[in-house]
Amino acid sequence: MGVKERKERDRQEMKELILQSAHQLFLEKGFEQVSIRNIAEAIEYSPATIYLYFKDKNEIAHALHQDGFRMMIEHFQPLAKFADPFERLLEMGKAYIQFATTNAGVYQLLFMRSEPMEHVHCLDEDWKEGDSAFDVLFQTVSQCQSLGHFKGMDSQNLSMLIWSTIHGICALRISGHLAHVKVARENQLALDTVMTDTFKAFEAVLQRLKK
Amino acid sequence: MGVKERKERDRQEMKELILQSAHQLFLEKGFEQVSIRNIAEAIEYSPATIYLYFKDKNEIAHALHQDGFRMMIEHFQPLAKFADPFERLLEMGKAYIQFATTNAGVYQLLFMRSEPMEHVHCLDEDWKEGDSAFDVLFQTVSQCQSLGHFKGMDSQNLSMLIWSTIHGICALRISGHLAHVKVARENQLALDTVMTDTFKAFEAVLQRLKK
DNA sequence: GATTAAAATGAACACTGTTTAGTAGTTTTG
DNA sequence: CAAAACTACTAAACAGTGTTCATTTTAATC
Repeated sequence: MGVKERKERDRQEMKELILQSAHQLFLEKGFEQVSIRNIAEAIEYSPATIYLYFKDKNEIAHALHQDGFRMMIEHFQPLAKFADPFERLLEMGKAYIQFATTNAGVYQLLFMRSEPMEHVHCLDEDWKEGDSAFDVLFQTVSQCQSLGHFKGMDSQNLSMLIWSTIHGICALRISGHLAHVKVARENQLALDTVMTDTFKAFEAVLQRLKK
Repeated sequence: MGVKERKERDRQEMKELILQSAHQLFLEKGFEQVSIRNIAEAIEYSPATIYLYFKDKNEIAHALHQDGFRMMIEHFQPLAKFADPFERLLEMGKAYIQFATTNAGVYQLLFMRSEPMEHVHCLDEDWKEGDSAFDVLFQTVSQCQSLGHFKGMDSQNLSMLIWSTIHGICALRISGHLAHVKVARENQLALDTVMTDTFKAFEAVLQRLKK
């Protein structure tokens, strides 16, 4: 009586098929620019069929979140080789920016799409992987603190701030808003200097704050 | 024969009326959630009428950019009282975050809406005010450098980096993505400490980089 | 008042996300 | 095996979107 099992398997395969097509289309055109009908056409099914497997377009996005976070975590894997947490933190910044700019579609899906205000309940399920990704940063920051750095700061707040900072650089780049400011068009920041520049930028301010 | 003049005046008034209604609606519901029909209804005209005054929805957005930037510049006005450029820079950060969070609709319109890729030509016209706003930051940064700080850094790159950093904090807050990370929900960063915390955060990293 | 020009619109087009009613096909049951 | 039950699927529709266009209403000129 393996019928039920096979049906369940078929169902999962169909879900996977939809997600694969959606993923590819999102990469090509961006989330908002891809319609349910586009996805349906790609898999050669009726649009209504998709709603038998996903509640709405949002649920597709959330399903792909997991993929996106897995991609990021994987992209951060090589950083493990940096034994010094400080060096690792610096390299994480670079890696983050590199990932965001070369996978703009994924990055937008993860962090630049304004959620419909109603769906703030989807936290624990969809952001498991997200929390894992955040943990990679958090662990590194904590390790830095164990070595006596970032004294007197809350590790979690600090991690959030670092994330926000790097996100800002990525978000402005991806959304193309840097291109508007005349200055930005002429001064393209190079990836390999942006992190160090960022840190350097606050040098004088910091010295001031210490007093 | 002041007829032509009056007609031109009426035309400008109509444009203003549309922009006012659009502005208010955008504040209430956000750019994407407001339709041309909504705007038309608000001013009690047919939707088609709006297209006699604006080429498309994008043109309305761009017209409102100017307003938004003016609001920002005005919001930064009180900062002039800080004679010390460093102190001013710090206060600018706070003021920026405060503006973005209390005028989320405006801020989204200005910096968080991904432009249709075709319209990158609208640079010089619509971003005059934007460049002015950026200049406020740039001037302050330059003044800091005149006092001998931020040595050896390009003023423009530096200004862009500072902007990106603060934008990141605002963008994640507004888009609600901070709410996803478990940590963020429990640790709400207070506005009056976020700037100093940000600067402090890089302290240890900086000391490392100096060597 | 008739003519001409401008301003406003109703209705349509081609989309969008989503729902529903109904049709095939498969499985289970009598 | 035939009937009932269940499944997978879809055509069609709904309500909405940005946008266009032929047509009508309004205003200015002669």
